Amino acid sequence: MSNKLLVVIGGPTGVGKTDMAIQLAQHYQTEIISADSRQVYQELNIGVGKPSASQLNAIPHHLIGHISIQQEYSVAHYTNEALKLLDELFLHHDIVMLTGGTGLYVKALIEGFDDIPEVEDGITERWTSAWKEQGIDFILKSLKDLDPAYLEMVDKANSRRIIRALAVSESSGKPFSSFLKGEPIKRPFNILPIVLSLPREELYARIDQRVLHMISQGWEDEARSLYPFRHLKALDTVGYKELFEYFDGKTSLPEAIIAIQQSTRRYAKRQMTWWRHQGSWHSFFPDDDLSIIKAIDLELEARSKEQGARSK
RNA sequence: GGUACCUUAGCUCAGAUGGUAGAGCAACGGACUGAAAAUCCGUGUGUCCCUGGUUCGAUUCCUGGAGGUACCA
Repeated sequence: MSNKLLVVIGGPTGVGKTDMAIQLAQHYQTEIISADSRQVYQELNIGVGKPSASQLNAIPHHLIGHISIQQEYSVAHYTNEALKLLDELFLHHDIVMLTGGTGLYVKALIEGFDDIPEVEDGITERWTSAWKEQGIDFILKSLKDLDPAYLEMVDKANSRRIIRALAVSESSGKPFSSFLKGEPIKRPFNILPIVLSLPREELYARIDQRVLHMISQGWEDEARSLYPFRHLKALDTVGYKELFEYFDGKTSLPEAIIAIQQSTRRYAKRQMTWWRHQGSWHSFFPDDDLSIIKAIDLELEARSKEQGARSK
C-alpha cells in the first residue's frame, strides 16, 4: 500500500466545500479534483456554483467544465477520468483533494464501480417508450423474463431503474444483476473521508442567500442562453428548470426564485440523507480548517509509519 | 361605537345533529451501480384563540373576553 492520500470533502450543497478544499489545497500545495455531476459542463456556471475564476486560478482544478452539455456523461465516465487523473497527480503529490456534492461519483471513485457493458443504441429509448405506452406493469413483466433476480431487489415504482436493467440485459444477453458485484474495491491509495455539516437551519439560510447571490451574478442571462437546450439531460438541473418555467411565462421571477430556493433545500436534504448512511465519515464544521488539517496530518503520520515499518 | 362573519397543522382551508380532527402545499424520514442537482418510496407533525357554563363527555352548543375582516356610523 502506498503512502498516497486522497482527502475527500463531501457534504450538502452550499455548506462550503469549495472554500475548504481550496484552503486545504493551498496548505498542502496540491490540486483539487471535483466530484460534481453538473460542474463538469462548460456551459453551466453560475447556477451550479462553480468556483470563481480567481479560485480556479489560485489552485489547479480538474474535471470542471471539461465537457459539453451535448455530450453523454455519467458516473462511469467520471470514475475512469478521475482514476486516470489520480495516477498522474500522485506522481507529483502525496496528497490530493477530492471535493463535490455528487455522492454517487464519490462513492464510485473510492469504493469502485462494477463493470457493466455498454448498451447498444436505441434499446434504452425503446424500453422507455414501452413504459410510456404500456405502463409500469408491462416493463415489470418484461423484467421478470430478462432478470428475475433484479426484479426481487429493485424499487418497483422506479421506472428509471427498471428500464436500465432491461436495456443492459437485452443488449448484453445476460441479466443486469449478474454484473452487480457490489464488492468494495481497494484503491492503490489511502482515503480520508470528511463530510462538512451545519445545523439545518443555518444551512438553509445559506442556501437561500446563495440563490439570491447567483441571481445577482447574472444567472438569469446564463439560463436564458441555455434555454434552447432545455431538453438535454444536463439541464434537468435544480434552478435551471425553474428559470425555464419563468421564461415560459408559467411563473414570475420572484416565484421562480422561491421555487429554486426550495428545490435547492430539498436537494441538500437528499445529500444529507446520502452521507448520513455512507458509513464512517469524519464530520466537521465548514469553518474548522484547523481540526481538519490536524486530522489529515495524523493520517499522513500513520501512513508514513506504516510505510517505514514495512520497508524494514 | 354598532352589526355581521371569522379564529382548526408551518401556510391556505375542510369538518363532525357533542364521543379530542383531515386535505393540498410546505416540512420530515428513507432508498439509490451508467440522467444521481436525476429518479423513486414513506410519514400528520395539532392546547381545534382564551374563559366560564350545560353535559357522562365540549374543538363543536351557550355566556363573557381577545384578535381579525367587512359594512354602517
